[in-house]
Amino acid sequence: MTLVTELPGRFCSIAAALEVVGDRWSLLAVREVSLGNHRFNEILAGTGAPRDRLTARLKALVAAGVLERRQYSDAPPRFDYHLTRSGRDLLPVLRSLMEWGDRWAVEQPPVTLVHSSADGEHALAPQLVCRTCGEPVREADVHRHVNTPAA
Amino acid sequence: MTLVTELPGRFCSIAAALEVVGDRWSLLAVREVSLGNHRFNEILAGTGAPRDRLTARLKALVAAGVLERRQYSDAPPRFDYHLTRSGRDLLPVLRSLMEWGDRWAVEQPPVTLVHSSADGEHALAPQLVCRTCGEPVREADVHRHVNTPAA
DNA sequence: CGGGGTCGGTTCGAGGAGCAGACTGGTGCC
DNA sequence: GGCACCAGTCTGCTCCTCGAACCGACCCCG
Repeated sequence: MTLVTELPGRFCSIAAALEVVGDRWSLLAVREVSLGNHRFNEILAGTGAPRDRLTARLKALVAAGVLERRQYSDAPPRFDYHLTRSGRDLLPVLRSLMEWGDRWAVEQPPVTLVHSSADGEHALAPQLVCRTCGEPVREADVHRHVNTPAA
Repeated sequence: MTLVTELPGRFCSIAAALEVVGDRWSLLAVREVSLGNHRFNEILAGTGAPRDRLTARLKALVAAGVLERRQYSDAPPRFDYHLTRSGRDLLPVLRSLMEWGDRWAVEQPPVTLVHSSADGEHALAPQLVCRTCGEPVREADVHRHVNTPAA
């Protein structure tokens, strides 16, 4: 894990997160794996990254514990990539990015998310609520509290 | 707006979003502005970016409609930066990144979010629900539907 | 008036990262 | 033997990024 205190700028877990997944290809690689494309060439085609860049990013993501590299063939030795718990926890990040991109970066959403609930299938209409009080979260009601460490 | 069809890899609004805010400093700049640091030197100090990089990113973010550059002084001419609607819509992305970073990229969360609701103040415990059916969203219940454009 | 500081950048040279594409080595298939 | 597949590695080039110096317009202070 990167020592966050060594990062430039504000001490902040957003910066720490971006240190892991903040480059051009990492999140796209995670997206591909989450879509079921586990093999190198599949991820390569899905992201469009240069081969050596993808190699480097996958290596870094494995080192960071976001992906897991599994051997799926003995001869020749072949490996594929799977999400770890940490990698699955990135899905909300991908979803919020997709939501923003749908609204602000493309003309028409290329993919819509469908929610299968007891009510049947319908478009996913994501809304953030607070588990503690049950109310929808409004930006204005959220405040930051800085934890000054004992050090 | 970038023509997403020109991007390498899968046609996807995550990639389109990353084209706008997917570089090393953009999201940190948006974070700083959202924290009330509107001036160049404040953003510079908060992010730790090199000056010329910050200049370039701010210019790109203004061009992309994420930030707005306002003149706050005539003589000498001075400008500061504010979030547009699009920029404010990035706050959920920042929040999800922070949440992930808190759990997976730092040892101890440097900042906690506090939710002020009718129940009083408590730690924000964000949970995604579907506005349509009212149920909490589980990963397994979300599916992708690809919109094949008429073209 | 001169000197120093603030602000929001721009310019510079060096170095590293990113790129496309060719290449590799191990294997299976015919 | 000949070819294709897979998962990378290597190569040579470009371009981006960096820290630091510089800039011009303005302010305040004496």
